[in-house]
Amino acid sequence: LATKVSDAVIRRLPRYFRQLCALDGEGVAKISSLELSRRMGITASQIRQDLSCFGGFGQQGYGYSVSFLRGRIEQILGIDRKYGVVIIGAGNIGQALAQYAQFSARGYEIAALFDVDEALVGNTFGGVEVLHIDSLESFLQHHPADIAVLAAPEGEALELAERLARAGIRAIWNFAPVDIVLEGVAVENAQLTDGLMALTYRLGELRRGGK
Amino acid sequence: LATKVSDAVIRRLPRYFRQLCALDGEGVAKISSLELSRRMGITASQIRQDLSCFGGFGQQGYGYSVSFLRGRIEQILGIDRKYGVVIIGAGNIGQALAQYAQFSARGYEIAALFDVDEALVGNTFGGVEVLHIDSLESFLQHHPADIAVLAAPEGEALELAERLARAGIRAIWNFAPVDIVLEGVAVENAQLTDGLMALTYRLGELRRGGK
DNA sequence: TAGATTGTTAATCGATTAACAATC
DNA sequence: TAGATTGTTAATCGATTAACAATC
Repeated sequence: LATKVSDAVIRRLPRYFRQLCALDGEGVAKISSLELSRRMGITASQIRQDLSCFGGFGQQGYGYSVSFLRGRIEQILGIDRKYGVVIIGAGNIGQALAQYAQFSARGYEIAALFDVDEALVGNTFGGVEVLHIDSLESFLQHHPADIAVLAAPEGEALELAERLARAGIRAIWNFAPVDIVLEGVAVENAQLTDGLMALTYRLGELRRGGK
Repeated sequence: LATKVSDAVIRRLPRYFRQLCALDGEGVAKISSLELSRRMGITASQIRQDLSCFGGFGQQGYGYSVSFLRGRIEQILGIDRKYGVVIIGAGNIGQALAQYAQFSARGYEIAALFDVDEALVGNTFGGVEVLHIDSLESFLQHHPADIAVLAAPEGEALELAERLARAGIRAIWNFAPVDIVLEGVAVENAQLTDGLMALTYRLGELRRGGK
């Protein structure tokens, strides 16, 4: 229970959460690991093994209560709370994320966008104002944020990440095509181009008839 | 060499590629697996093991030629070619991707955006026109595309994915929060919310002091 | 040649799957 | 109670790391 949970497990948690939300929406009250395994294309063993990292959420002979399990996974993921978010870089990606309804709906409250470009400063995207990057530190002092979205160009990303860490940010969602490693900071890479490259690789594999 | 390459390896290839591009830009001509391992935080053993899936690209006693290896990984990933891309869903994400310079720069040619919303049809984002989703099949017949970006809302995503597969698309880059599995189609999930949830989990872990 | 570093084989480690006793 | 299904322990499988002979 107290032992370190592997990354592989953590990455399946959001998928479990999505499935349980869908089931909840369908009015399904209980589900067995076997049924869930069929829906998700994961073995029932793995589901039970994964969940047992966090405790016993089921009932032998019955299965899992959908709404109860959904609630527990919500807690485990930490998405039952609200998070203050700042977005660094008000280009295409920054703007799109600021306007992405899914986030504000889910308790991510975007406090501000930041950019170096004076032409962008003062503009508003999805109701969020663009501030100058120079005001980052003073802003964070007055409005502490939990998460920083790093949507700056490659060249500036590393330095900005270090600035964010110094300003007290402990979670960075990184969209820049640069690997960021910072002591005591959780970094989640959302490198779009990397995913796209993996896709073209597998497309090539399909075309060559491998697999 | 001919054996199936594991997903773990494929996901590291874009990182190798990025590093080698950076080294190339710095004017570095050769690198050993040991030096590269230090830069990337990966063991030298793993680098050699990974690369040997595709052939012997190095020279014993010398190391790897940066530009040669960069070129080979480019080929392996299949990013030395051009790809025709259609974007399904012209909301925030679809618009942002259409305008994302990184893609057009890298040989991804976005042919069109598609949406159901009549108000969006006819608009242009990053020089790409929004067409009505009804014209998807006829458009693809006249302008065959390699990759479809699925940036549609949750409810419609699955059906649209099936439509794309029927229209001959063999690679889907999925931004919708739905797991898509289609026979003979490479699907790369770019589910933003999943990544964000993994981040909040690890932030919580940090705060609880679990490292 | 001697030194360095690869490509590859073997050893270790961790994650997934299978099996089953516990129990609702 | 009998049937079902969990939580967990053991077995298998795959991926990472270590070691080293091959060789530039």
